[in-house]
Amino acid sequence: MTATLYKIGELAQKADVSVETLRFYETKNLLNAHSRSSAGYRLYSEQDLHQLYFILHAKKVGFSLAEIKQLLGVQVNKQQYTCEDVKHFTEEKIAQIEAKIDDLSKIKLALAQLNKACCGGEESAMHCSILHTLEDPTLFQVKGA
Amino acid sequence: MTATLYKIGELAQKADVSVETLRFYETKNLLNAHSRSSAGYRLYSEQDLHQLYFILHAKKVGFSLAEIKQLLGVQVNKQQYTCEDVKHFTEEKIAQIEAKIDDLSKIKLALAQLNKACCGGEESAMHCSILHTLEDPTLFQVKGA
DNA sequence: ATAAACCCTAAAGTTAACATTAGGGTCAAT
DNA sequence: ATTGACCCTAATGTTAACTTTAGGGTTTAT
Ligand SMILES: [Zn+2]
Ligand SMILES: [Zn+2]
Ligand SMILES: [Zn+2]
Ligand SMILES: [Zn+2]
Repeated sequence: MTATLYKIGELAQKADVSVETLRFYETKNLLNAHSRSSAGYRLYSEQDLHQLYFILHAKKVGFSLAEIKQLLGVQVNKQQYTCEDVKHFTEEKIAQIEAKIDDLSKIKLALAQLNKACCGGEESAMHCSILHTLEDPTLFQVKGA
Repeated sequence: MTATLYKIGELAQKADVSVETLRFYETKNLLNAHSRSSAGYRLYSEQDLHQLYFILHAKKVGFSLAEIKQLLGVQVNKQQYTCEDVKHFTEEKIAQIEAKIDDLSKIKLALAQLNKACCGGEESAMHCSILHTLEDPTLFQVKGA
């Protein structure tokens, strides 16, 4: 069976990004088209689509394009790395992810506590505990305060 | 007792931000000095300090400056808003954070599975299972699709 | 065969949240 | 009275991740 190839507009629609974004990713060497048509049109493979999903997803969880490039690009220079290197790299990334989850969980907890204390009623927010708490210097202890 | 007023450098140090940040917040109408000295120096009041804390706290829990400006608007004329308004705002933020945590967990799982399959040895990564797996398009099916 | 829809490159513009630079007053102390 | 720390404005620079613009080929359908 012949592999299906998508033109840039088709890929863009499938992944819900703009064609400009796709061309931009190419300049950043994040996603190269599988091939080009005789007219020079970019032709993307199914695998390219999956790689695009990975990029978008990693982005969504807070990885920068530079980090994603690292994540994706290890296999390009296989000879220069050992399994030890590779494993170490993924372990670092996992640790980073855990740290991010931690941060977000704390923020979520803080917001949830604020939210819980608010009556949510239809009267004026004059007494709103969220607003009061946010201006309290002691609650969240900003670094050097 | 006379109210204490801080010069911009003092306020900056108290809240651990740069003076440039404070002047920047002024241009964004997020934090205006209580008054100016005869020489034109910004003079901040204790209440200004509280508002700065408010800004920094909100920022720390993931609000953008634009969102904070909205929140400040609410805080400044609390009479015009209800607790319901405020609660909605934080509930939306909490939902956003939860979605991010969810996505991060998925990526972490994917990476952990890769990591587990790598031997971690000192030889070239030519045979590395992580790299081989990275080439597998099905792995990238992290997102929808 | 022509118009709409789609593709190309290169370059400049945009947004957020500041930081830096340039050129110059102000204030406390030596 | 001069140094050094601190303040001012206005303008420009920074980084990330795109978007827009300009000018011009290609495909497809009528
Ligand atoms: Zn209430
Ligand atoms: Zn409330
Ligand atoms: Zn190995
Ligand atoms: Zn390996």
